[in-house]
Amino acid sequence: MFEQTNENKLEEPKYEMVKQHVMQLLKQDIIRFGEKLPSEHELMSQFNVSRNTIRQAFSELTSLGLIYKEQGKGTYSKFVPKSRNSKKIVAVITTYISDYIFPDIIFGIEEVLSGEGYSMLLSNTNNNKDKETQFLNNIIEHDVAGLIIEPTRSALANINQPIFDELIRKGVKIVFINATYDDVPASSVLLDDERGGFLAAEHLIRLGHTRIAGIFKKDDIQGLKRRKGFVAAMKQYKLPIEINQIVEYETTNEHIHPYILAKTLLSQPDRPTAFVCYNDNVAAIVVQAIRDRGLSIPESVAVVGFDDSKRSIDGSIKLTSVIHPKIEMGRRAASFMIEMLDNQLDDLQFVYRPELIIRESTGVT
Amino acid sequence: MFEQTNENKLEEPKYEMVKQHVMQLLKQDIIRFGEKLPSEHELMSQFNVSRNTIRQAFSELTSLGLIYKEQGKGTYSKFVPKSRNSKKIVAVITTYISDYIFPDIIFGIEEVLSGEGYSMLLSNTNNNKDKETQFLNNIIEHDVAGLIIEPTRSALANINQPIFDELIRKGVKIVFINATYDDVPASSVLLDDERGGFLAAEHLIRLGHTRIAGIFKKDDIQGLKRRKGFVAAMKQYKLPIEINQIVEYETTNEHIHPYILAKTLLSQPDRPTAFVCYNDNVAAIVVQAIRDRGLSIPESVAVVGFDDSKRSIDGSIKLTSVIHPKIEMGRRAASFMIEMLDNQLDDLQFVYRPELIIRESTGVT
DNA sequence: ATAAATTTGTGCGTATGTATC
DNA sequence: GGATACATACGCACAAATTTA
Repeated sequence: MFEQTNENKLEEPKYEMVKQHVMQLLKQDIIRFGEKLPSEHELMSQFNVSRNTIRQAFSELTSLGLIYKEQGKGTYSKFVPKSRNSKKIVAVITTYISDYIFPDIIFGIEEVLSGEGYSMLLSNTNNNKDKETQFLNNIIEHDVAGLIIEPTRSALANINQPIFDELIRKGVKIVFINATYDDVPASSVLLDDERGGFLAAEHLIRLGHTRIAGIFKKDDIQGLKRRKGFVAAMKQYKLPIEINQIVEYETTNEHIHPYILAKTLLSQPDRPTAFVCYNDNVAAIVVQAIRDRGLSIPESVAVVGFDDSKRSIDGSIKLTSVIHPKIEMGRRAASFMIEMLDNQLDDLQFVYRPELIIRESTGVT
Repeated sequence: MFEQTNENKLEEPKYEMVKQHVMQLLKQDIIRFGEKLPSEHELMSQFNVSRNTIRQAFSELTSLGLIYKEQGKGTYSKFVPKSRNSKKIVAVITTYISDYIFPDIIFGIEEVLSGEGYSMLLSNTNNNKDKETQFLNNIIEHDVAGLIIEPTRSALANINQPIFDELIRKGVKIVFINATYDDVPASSVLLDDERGGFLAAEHLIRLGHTRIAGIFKKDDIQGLKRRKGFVAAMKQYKLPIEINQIVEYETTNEHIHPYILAKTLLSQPDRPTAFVCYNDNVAAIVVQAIRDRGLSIPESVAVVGFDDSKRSIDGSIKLTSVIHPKIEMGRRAASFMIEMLDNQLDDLQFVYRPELIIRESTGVT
């Protein structure tokens, strides 16, 4: 007799009930690894169902890998190696790996991750959005727990949004560093780039400079914000901003462009007496352009870099620069990741307040 | 009636026959992705078995992920994403990540790996064998395709041999860089450290030095070999080796030890007029010790480093150094890995022949 | 738009085979 | 050998979703 009408079981089939019951027993450690489950017969009478029903429940539990059966002996709880460990990978993608501030950032990340038993799946985009796409697609296959990512050319449209959506849907935690994609909800660890740009400009203004040029990167958010801070400082100190004092470049032809821009600015009749640069790389290029023009630093032209990278103290002249927290930012991004994974959080935010370090390139020797 | 006696079916149950039959249909593309399978009823009459038997076959095929069923519609062949991609990870472990020659090595590795669609699982040991153990254990869980590893403190006993055995048993390809563990059969990409040590010493001998000190690392094979090359040069040029001219340190207290060793050597009555150093880091420390002693470089004391790292040109004096192929070595190690994975090879070897680059620290300005 | 047919889903009962203790 | 437990197999009934007439 089929008693579907009898009780108010709107949804759950009987074998599902049995299955859930057994899963509870396993979950609550009432039946531990290797211990025997009740026999099919026992469960038949306990639940007052047919043997087939029990068998269907067991069958599904078997293919889930929770139990195994031995003919003639019984059915047993299976040893599952501690909470699938293969998820203990955090993917990390940055613009570069071996250059500039990135070894430090990665060092900070690795330190925290490996301390927590996680491994780091690392790649770099080299400012190429296709490489970003490729890596993001890769990690979808790889069952990672989290992703720490520095968006590539973040001021452009985020072509990878669908991939981020899928990652989020899969429960992969995401932490942005240096910049964010606005259309992706995630945690972030940022530097206050706007304030950095402001500090750089303000420093030069206070030194008495009035014709200050800015060279910024156009295709990422950091560039836009540093530019914005630069403009804010000019306004606050009531300095006019001639339109041609601010120039921008994109990452195609990265090494050529800022040099040409600097050269052009320097050949104007009212040439700038100071440069605020997007980063130390650009600053080094500007330094070269100034020297190639036969001008001295800092006497004729002052230069401020950004990021306080090794490059700012490597060259023949030590660069005044805005301090980027590098290792500390890496550590914090990784700590955020751990916290998100442990406590199922999704929206942690931190913004570092930058400071300026003053060196030879703005006149302090 | 149960007709087990009827035919000579010694092993295979009926549902298994049905299952195999359907798997054939799928394998031979007779039923393609998304196409409908025969209904349970059709198969019942075709195989002359009960519906439950068909259902059991289908049930197993479902949990294998080969088919899916839709109530009221039918059973369909499922699209399986081509050949599980999750193995496309190569683990990489080096002494450091963000320092010294390692960003370059890692850059070279990443370049090749990502070009081949592989991702890089990266960690560093920081000269700590326990960290090596931890990482190796980690990657066993992570189903990686290969491992590129710089052995840590390779002159000591390889406590991780059992883990390497397990990795090899699992088919994980291994490439050693910079040094090998003799008890682990694998490919390797090395530098001829012995020749490097020889070149360094020979250079100083040809400059006329006769009292040449060597400071080497004791706990890794590179150190032993560089020392050996140093000794070989002394012998070839028939210079006596006073026992106290060669000193060794271990990586505990890495930054303190070589300094003290150098100071001690410099306070001898017949102090050395030249140093061959294990690497550029040690060389930089020796430079400091010489200066702290009030001696000039290269006039009073000459110094040769090893690895041609950034440090050799960063400091106040540019170091003569033995060239390490860094990026190139990284690329080759990764290429070996790809080749091993593609062609199932296991024993590729390459040894770079080092050259010396001469700079200020041995008298050329 | 409805009814009928088809197909899978859930469930019961029964019988026999085979491995373990 | 006997009891127990899982494995295989058949038959039947009704439910639910989908397609078709």
